[in-house]
Amino acid sequence: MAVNTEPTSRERVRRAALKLFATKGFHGTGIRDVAQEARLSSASLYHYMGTKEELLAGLMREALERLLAAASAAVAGVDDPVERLRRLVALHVTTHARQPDETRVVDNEVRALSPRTRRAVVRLRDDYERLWAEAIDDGVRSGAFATDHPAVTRLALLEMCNGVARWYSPRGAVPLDRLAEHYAGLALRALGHTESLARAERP
Amino acid sequence: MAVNTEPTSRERVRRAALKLFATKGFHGTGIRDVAQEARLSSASLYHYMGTKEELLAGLMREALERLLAAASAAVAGVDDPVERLRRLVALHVTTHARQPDETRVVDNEVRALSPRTRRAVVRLRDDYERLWAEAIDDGVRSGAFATDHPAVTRLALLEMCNGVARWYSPRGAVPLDRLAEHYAGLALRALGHTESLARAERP
Amino acid sequence: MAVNTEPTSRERVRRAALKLFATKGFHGTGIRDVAQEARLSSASLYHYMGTKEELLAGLMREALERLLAAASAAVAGVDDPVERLRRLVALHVTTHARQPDETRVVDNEVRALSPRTRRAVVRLRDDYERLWAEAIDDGVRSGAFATDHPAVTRLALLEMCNGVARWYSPRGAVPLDRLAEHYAGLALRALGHTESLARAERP
Amino acid sequence: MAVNTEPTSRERVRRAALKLFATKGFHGTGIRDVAQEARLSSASLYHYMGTKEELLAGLMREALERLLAAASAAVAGVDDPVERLRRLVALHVTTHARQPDETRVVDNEVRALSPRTRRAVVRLRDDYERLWAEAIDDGVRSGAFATDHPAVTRLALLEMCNGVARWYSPRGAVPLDRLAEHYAGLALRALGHTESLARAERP
DNA sequence: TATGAATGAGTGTTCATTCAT
DNA sequence: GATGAATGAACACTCATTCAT
Repeated sequence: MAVNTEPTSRERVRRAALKLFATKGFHGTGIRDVAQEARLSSASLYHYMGTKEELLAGLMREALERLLAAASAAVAGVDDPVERLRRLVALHVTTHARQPDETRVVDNEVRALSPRTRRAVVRLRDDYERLWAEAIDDGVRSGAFATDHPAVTRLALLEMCNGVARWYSPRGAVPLDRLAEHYAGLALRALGHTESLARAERP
Repeated sequence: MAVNTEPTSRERVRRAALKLFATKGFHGTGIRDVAQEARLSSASLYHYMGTKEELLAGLMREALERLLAAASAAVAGVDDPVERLRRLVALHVTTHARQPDETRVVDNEVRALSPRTRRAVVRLRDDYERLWAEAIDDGVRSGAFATDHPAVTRLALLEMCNGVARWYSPRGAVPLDRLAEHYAGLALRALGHTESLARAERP
Repeated sequence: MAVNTEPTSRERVRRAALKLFATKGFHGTGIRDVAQEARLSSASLYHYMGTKEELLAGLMREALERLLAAASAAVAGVDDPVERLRRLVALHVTTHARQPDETRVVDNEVRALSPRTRRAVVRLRDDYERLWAEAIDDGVRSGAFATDHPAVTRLALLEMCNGVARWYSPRGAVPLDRLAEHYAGLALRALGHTESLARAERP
Repeated sequence: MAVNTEPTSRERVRRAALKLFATKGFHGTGIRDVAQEARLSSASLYHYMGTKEELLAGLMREALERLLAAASAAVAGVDDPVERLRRLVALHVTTHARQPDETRVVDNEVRALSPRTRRAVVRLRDDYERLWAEAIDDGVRSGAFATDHPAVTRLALLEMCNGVARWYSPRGAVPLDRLAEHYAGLALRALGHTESLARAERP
C-alpha cells in the first residue's frame, strides 16, 4: 500500500542535481540552483554532499552500477548471442527512456569529472560496454552476425540507443516495449543478423 | 604551392573557441581560456567577437549552414532514395570525423543558447534533418525501405552517426572512406533495404 | 543610556555607499570602494543589496520619503503660507546641513538611475516640491508674496537651499538654527514678503 | 556672410565631451562615447587631447576663464555695488542659460579632477566669486545691502543662479533678458536692498 | 590625420565553499 | 539538521590608453 512519503532531504538533493545537470549541464548548473530546486539553503546542501563534483560523480557511479547490474542479470545464463544483444538493447533503450536524466548525465558529463574520478567512471562504462562487445563478438564468431568492424559497429549501436534519452516522451506514439523491440530490430539488422533480415519490418 | 600563412587573429579566436567548447563545453570554457588558446589577452578577444554566446552561435550557425549546403548539393538531382540516404550518411560521417569539434559543439551546446538564438539554430538543424526524413520517407513509399517507425528510425540513425565525432581518430584502423561506407551499410540494413541485406558484410 | 552598539553590516553598507556616492559620485565609486569602506568583501556586499543601482535607488527613495514626510508634517494644519514657506525652508536647510551625504546624492545622482527607477524617484521629488509650490502660490494669491514668475522663483529658492549641503560645516561660524532662519529670511525677501522687507537684517 | 563651415575635429571632440560630461557626468562617460559623438575612432581622439582628465580640465578652465573675463569686464569701472551685483547676476544667469553644458560641467565635475588640477580650477572659481564678494561687501559697507552673513548669502545666491543651467530652456515662457532681470531682483531683495524692496515685483 | 589592433587593470557580479550559531 | 553571513577566486565584459601602420 503506497504511502505518500515525502522524500528525504538527501534524496531531494540527488533528484534536484540530476534534473539540473541533465537539463543545463554540470557547468551550467550552480550550487544555488540545486539548493533552490531541493528547497534548501545552499549551505544546507553540504550536509548531504561533498563537493559539487563528488555529487556528480556519485550520481554517475550509481546510475552506471545499476545499469551494469541490470545488464549482467539480463544476459546471465543466456548462451545465444542474438538473444543477449536483443536484451542488452532493450534494457538500454528502456533505461534511457525511463531515466533520461540519469543517462544524459552519464552520457554527457564525463568530461566534467576530474581525471581521477573520470577513470573510475570510465572503467564502469567500459565494463558495461564489454557485455555488448562479448555479445557482438560471439555472434560474429557463431555466424549469426556479419559485420566488418565489430568494434565500430558496437559504438555506432550504443550511440544510436543513447539518443533515446534526448527525445523519448511517455506521451509519444510508440509505447516503450514496442520502442525497445524496434531498436533491437534495428540493431540486429545492422549487425547483419540473417533471420532479422528475412522478416524485415513491414506494417 | 602552400605558403606558411599564420592565421589571422580572428581565425585564431574562432578555432580556439571551437576546440575548447568542443572539449570542455561552453559553460566549462572561460573567456580567458579562449584568449590563452588564441594567444591574445581577454580584452583583445572582444575585437573579434560580440559576447561569448554570440561567438558560440556564430560557430554553430556556420557549421550547420555548411553542412546543410553540402548535404543539399549531395542529394540534388538524385532520384533514388537509397542513393540519397547513402550519400547523406557518408557526408554526415565524414563531416563528423573530419570536423569533430564543430559537430560536437553543434550536437551538444544547443542548450547553452538563449531562446532566441536557439530557435534560429534549431531551424537550421531541422532543415538539415528534413533531407534525411525525405529520403527515408521516399524509400519507404517506394518499398526500398521497410521500417515500422520512420521518424524514430531517422533519429536513431542520426544519433548513431553523430557518435563518430566522439571517437574517430585519423590514426584508427578503418580509413575514413571505408568508415563512411560501413555506416551507410549499417543504416541501409537497419532500414530494411533488401539489396543491402542480401550482400550482408563479410570479409 | 547610550550603549556602544556596532551598526549591523547592512547598515554599514548603507552608510558606506552614501558617503562614497556623495563624495565621488555613483559612477566614480566602485563596488570595491563600498566594500572596503563597509569592511566587507565585495562578495559579501551582495548579501545586503541587489545591484549597485538598486542600492543607490534605495538610498534616494528613503531619503526623499523621509524628507517628504517631515515636510508634510511641518506644514500640516498651518494656514499662513508665509509660515509654511518659512518652515519648509528651515527644514530643507537643516536637512541639507545635517545629512549632506543623503541630500547630495538625491540632488546629484538622479541621472545615474535607469529610466524606470528614475521616474519613481522624480515623482517623490515632485511631490515634495509641490509643497513649496503650494506655499508660494498661496502666498502670491493672498498678497503676502510678490513675484513675477512663481515657478521660476521656486526653482531658484530650492537650488539656493540645496547648496547648503555643499559647504555647511557644523564647525562653521553660524549655528544651524541661525542659518535656517537666515535662509528663511533670504527666501521671504526674495519673494517680496513685505514684513520681511521692513525688518531687513541688521546686526 | 556666414559660411557653412564644418567644425574642426578638435572642436568636435571638445563639443562632444562637453555634451556628454554635462549629461552623464565625467565618470559616466566613456572615451568611446566621446569618440562616437565626435565621429572619430577612440584612437583618433588622442590626436586632439591628452588624457580624459586633461580634456575635462581644459574644458573647465576655458569656461571659467571666459566667465571670469566677462565678469571682470562687466564690472570694470562700475562703482555702485548694487549695479555691479546686478550685472554679475545677469551675466551668471545668462551664461548658465546659454551654455548649460559648460556650466554644469564646471559646477558638478570638480571632484573628478586630480588634486593638482582641482587646485588650479578652484583658484579660478575663487577669483570669480571674489567679484561677487566684493560687490556684496561694498554694498553692505555702503548700506545698500543689509545681510547678517554676507559670505553665506553669497554662496546662497551663487547656488541659486547655478540652478538655471539645470532647467532653463530657450523655449520656456520667460525670455532670457527678463529671466536675468528677475534673478537680479531676487538677489537684490534677498540682500535687503531697500530700493528693490520698495518696488517689489507685481504683475 | 586617422585607425585597427592590442592590452593591463578594472568593472559589477556570481561562484563553490566554509563556519559559527 | 539547518542557515545567514562571509569570502577568495573567478566570471564575462569594459576601461582608458598606446602604437604600428
